Amino acid sequence: MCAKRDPQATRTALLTAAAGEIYESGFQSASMDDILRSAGVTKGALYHHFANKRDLGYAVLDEVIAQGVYDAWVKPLRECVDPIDALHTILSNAAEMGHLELRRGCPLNNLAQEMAGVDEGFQERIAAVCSRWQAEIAGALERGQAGGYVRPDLDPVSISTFLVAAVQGSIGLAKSCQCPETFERSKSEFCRYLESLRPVPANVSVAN
Amino acid sequence: MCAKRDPQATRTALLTAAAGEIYESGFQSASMDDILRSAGVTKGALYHHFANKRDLGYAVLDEVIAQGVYDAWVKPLRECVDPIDALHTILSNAAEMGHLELRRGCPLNNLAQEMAGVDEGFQERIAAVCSRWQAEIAGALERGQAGGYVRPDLDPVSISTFLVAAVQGSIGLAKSCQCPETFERSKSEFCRYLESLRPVPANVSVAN
DNA sequence: ACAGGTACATACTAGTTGGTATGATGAGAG
DNA sequence: CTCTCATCATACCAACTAGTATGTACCTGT
Repeated sequence: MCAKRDPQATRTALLTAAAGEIYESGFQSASMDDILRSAGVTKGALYHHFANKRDLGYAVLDEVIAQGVYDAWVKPLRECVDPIDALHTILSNAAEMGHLELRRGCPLNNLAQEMAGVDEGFQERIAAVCSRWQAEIAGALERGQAGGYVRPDLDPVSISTFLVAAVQGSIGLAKSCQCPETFERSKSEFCRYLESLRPVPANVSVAN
Repeated sequence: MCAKRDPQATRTALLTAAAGEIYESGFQSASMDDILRSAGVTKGALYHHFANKRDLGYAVLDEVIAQGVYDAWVKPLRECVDPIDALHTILSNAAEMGHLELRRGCPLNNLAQEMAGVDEGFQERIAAVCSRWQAEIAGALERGQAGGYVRPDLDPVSISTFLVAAVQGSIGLAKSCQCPETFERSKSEFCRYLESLRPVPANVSVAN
């Protein structure tokens, strides 16, 4: 699978195998032996690179999952002009999860719901990823307000928090029900909510 | 803890102990021995009442968790007049989760995210609870539309799906961040969204 | 009183868990 | 060429896992 003496490749193989096993079974139920088998390395190699299971989990969260969140949810927002358009696009991309992803849900949310209340190290890392995610959305919304793409009377921070919650919830509910229609229904109302964040035309007055 | 020969009390003790352990550690990581110790019964008693760990988990879901969802989220909707008012109230009640609940999140969502993709029996039961929950909200919204409390041009089913997702997501995000402020922010925007479901006054025209 | 089934209690097991102790092998420095 | 350290490989272990085998006490119908 990898060259005989390539510590970085070994580490990467371990990380991806661990990420896969954790995604499949959860952290606590992920078996070190299964990870070893899946990565094709031995126990000595694993415990040379990681002190224990917890550290391996931290590394998966920091280096694999956080990166995935960043690529899928944060990066598209950084250079967008209209944040609401960007959010629509991001949401549609998320909707193209295959059945596998529908079954297993969001790697971050899985780990968060399992470990946030159990282990402080996980909790801090998860909170860091979530708060960065929220902050990026809030920033994009602020820029959108400045550019006239977002209603200026709304609080970007509250919106960003609700958006992250709604996204996690929508994916989680689709996983709970194991049906794509649930996600589609949630998404359609989600989109309607997103549209409500746009500024209203000048000739129309609106309450609240 | 309970009378010597009271099978129903023994079963209940097992169920509540199991629910507690599952809530604390997750299903797969919950130890049968810990449940036994917590319930104050022996292994023989447990395996007399439940065939195996999975069956015990099913019973916890069916009899403890589903009941909790029903009491907290479904029942208040059944006899309400204005469903949006009712949803506001329900949400505020949920906000009064103590720190313990904030740390451990929603029992249903915890189990759902852990087990829905792993075990079909859990998945079916979880889906049943969720779909009933959604159906009750959708029903309340329809009655609200008939009574003029809810905008008639919206789809109650999509709204109910999104609402369940947003609730689960909000609680889950608060658990991820372990801070009440996150839930409050999410809730404030949630409430704003709820208000947008009310019919608009007749003298104002609105796009979309 | 007695039979029989319900409702447990105790002791045990086979398998798995994360983790370790020790040894081997390779690559780079001097 | 050799010394040394990073990088592994193998064998092992104590603790824990869900589950079982077996025995017993109690309650109920007859």
